[in-house]
Amino acid sequence: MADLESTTRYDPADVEPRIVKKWLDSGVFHPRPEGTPEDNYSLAIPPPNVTGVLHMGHALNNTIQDCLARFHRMQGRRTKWILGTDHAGIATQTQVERALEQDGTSRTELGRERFVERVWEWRRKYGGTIIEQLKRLGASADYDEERFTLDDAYAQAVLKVFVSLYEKGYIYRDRYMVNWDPGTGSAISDLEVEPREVTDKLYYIDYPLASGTGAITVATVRPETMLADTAIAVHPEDERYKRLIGEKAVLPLVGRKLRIIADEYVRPEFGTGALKITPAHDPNDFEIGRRHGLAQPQVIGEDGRVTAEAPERFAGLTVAEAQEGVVSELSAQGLIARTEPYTHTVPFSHRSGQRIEPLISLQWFMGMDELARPAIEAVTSGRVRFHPENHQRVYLDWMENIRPWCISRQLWWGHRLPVWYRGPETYVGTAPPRGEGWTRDPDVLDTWFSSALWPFATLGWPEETPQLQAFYPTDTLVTGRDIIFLWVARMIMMGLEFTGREPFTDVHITAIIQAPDGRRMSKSLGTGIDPLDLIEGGPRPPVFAEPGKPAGEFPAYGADAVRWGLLAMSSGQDVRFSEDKVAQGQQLTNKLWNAARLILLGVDPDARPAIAPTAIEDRWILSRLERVRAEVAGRIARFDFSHAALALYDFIYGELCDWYLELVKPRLRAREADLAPTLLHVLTETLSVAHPLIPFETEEIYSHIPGSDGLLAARPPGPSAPADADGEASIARVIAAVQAMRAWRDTAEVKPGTTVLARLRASGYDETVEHLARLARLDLNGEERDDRPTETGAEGAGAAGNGAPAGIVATVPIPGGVIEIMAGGELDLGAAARRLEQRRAKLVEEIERAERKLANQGFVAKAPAPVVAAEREKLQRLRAELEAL
RNA sequence: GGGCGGUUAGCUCAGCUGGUAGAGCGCCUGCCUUACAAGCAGGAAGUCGGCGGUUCGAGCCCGUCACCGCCCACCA
Repeated sequence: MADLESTTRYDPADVEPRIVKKWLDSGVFHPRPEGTPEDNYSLAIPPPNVTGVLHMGHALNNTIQDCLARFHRMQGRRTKWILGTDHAGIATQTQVERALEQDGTSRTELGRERFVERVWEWRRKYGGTIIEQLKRLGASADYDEERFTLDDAYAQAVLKVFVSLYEKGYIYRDRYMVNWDPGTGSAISDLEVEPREVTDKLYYIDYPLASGTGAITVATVRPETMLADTAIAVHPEDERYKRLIGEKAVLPLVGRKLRIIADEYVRPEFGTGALKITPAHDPNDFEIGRRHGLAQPQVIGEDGRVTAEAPERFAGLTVAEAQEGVVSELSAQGLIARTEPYTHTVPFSHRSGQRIEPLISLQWFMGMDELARPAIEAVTSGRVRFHPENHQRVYLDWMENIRPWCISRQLWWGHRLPVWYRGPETYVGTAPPRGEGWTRDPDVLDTWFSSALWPFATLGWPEETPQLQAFYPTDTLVTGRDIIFLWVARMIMMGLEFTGREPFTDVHITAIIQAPDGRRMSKSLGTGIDPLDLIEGGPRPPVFAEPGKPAGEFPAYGADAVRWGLLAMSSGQDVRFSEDKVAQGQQLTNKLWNAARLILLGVDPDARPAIAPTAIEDRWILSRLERVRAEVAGRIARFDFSHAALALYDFIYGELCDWYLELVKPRLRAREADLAPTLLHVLTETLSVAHPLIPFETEEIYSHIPGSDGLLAARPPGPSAPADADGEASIARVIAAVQAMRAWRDTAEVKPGTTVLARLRASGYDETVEHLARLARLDLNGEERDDRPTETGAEGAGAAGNGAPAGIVATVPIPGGVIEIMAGGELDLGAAARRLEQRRAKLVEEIERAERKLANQGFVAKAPAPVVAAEREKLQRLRAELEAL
């Protein structure tokens, strides 16, 4: 435990590692698999890539999940946060291949078996990094049951799902147009391509008509694909070409006769209105080709080179070389009518960054229509809710237009398809087929196929494990909007298909944290931060430097500060990273630390927390505590974490420290025994409210509370005090009065140390005069007080002011009346007078505004009565105050 | 080409069902007041992106335009 006496600053580096250990040793994060999913609370982490490292997105996402987990755990619910990592097929394989390259070897040199073994080694070496980082962040996940998407049990679940969907006919093998990524040498799904804007050259090429009566001109950005053309299409209503429909053109360089066909897809206004059709190398042409029963000659192979189906002189060339050759031959023959630059969006591989080569390939697909239907219903019925809810529409739009999913990947790292071939036979099963001569399909499944089973496969499905029974379905999913389709949608579909239940009820889509300059946070752009550098101190990238200053290093803010800062900044859907917020979080932790020191070093060690108010300020803080407790709980329930963080901050600073602790200081110094229980109760419950957001420090302080035992992380909220409107109003009054007096003192240039002779002429301060005098440094003693209730406090006080003795040099308005400042001491009367004049001018201005408003017939007639009444009352009050001055 | 979000103080962001604009940081002034100087007290600072409309009254509702960001999309 930290020594409170000497530690005047909260030191996360001392506290946090110790507290992590305490939590892990205690087993609080590892619930017994008992009870029902309805009573329990569970959530599944979006599994990070096994070899990944924590980035800012993870930090925010996991802080939010932890906040939820801790909140519900502290409500007494058995809470399980399912933890694990994803094998991340392409990402991991690429990483290991790069390392092999360094060693002067390669995947193909090693062969499949040895390569996969190397990846496992890699995983053993680096797979623990991100898990350790999560601990460092304070994530209260179930580390005792860490899962991996390639665990044996998990793999069995994947195979079972595959076989089941195959048997239902949803999974099938087909030759179909796919997104071929020449970079990874694999097909990838539609969701793994990203469109980029590219300026290509648009070639206008003449195809001579077979009749010899001229030519038809087509436009293309990829002339090399013409070698695989099988038709020319025009719009059926296009007057220019109508007469040519059914005729033939001659494919230059190849000599093949191409039918001129009519298809509504063609846009007459684009290019020449005539479109060359290459079914094997363009997704649209593929569809058109199918409609018209065209052949699909393939001139570009999976190796990115021209195939033998092209004229011999092109075979073996790369795509770029082929393009060059085709263009030069065409221009030699005078067949290129013209060219023009053309900017359009083109698919690139999200992984390798290479331009996608659309081609026809024999792959495994999954038909999604049947699975999508119930998944749509799950959301439209409200059984699964998105927060913020506008994401629901995006989800539904995608689901309603869902297309087949290409699930096979030409990789080695992943779940190998449970498919075997023998001649024309195909066998699909969770166990290998009997008999000789079977060869297994070399492909593996898209990583997202296994991720889709995450919420239930991690709990032991298909076995009816106690974990599954206790924690599935989960409650909340917290993730980014970039994987709503890739992951969220597929989990809902798979969950419904295989468990009959939605895998979660609430989906919280977190904000995306951008670099301070508005760009995406990314390591390669230099716009990313390692959250650990923020927690423990580390290099500050230049983008995060203050303008004109060297970047230097981040101070060691500590995990709590980083957590609080991330929560506080994550209000909108895109938020710029603000180091200030983290610094604010650090200030909060420091403030709370010192408040705890003040309290704990000031109370009797035998005292115990209890609701036992003896003074008005006790009633006030107890009432305010209940408010913040409800506020924070409500915000968390609505996934509004930034306001939860700010509400906590406002309470600790604006109420607990600035006022309550200042109000009770004299009693604390006097070691008033009656004070301690309430003080300890307030501190303990403040820790309790704060714990889901800033768990480390609150846990540490809790261990110093007299009589505390066990962990704060597992402690249900303590007793509540009833709301106390009178107490709140009374202290609110004295706060306003103190602030008014301080402001007056400052502008009247009263020296901070001096006590000012004054007279209180206001009602409502019976219980707080002492506070008022002390905090505003007033000497009210020896003066008779006029705190008789009057019709309206201000008017009464104003009237009293009229007959005031000559010694009054200023009148400071406060709620319920005024404070009269008496001559004497070291008052600078000139400054006081200036202050008075300022106030008077302000009052006149405000009175005019109110008068104007009330003179407006429209306002008086049409505005709601209470609004008008309030305005009248305000006018009266202002006039009275002016008069008093 | 569709759709979503944003534009509020120098910076990053709040502003609930429309009723005289808020926070943190920064800035200015004053304080080493025995919890905290990484602190405390006080203060200055905004034509709420532009234009039009509805309303007694608009940061908030409607229309329109302008930028910025994101998502979806098979137009050669």
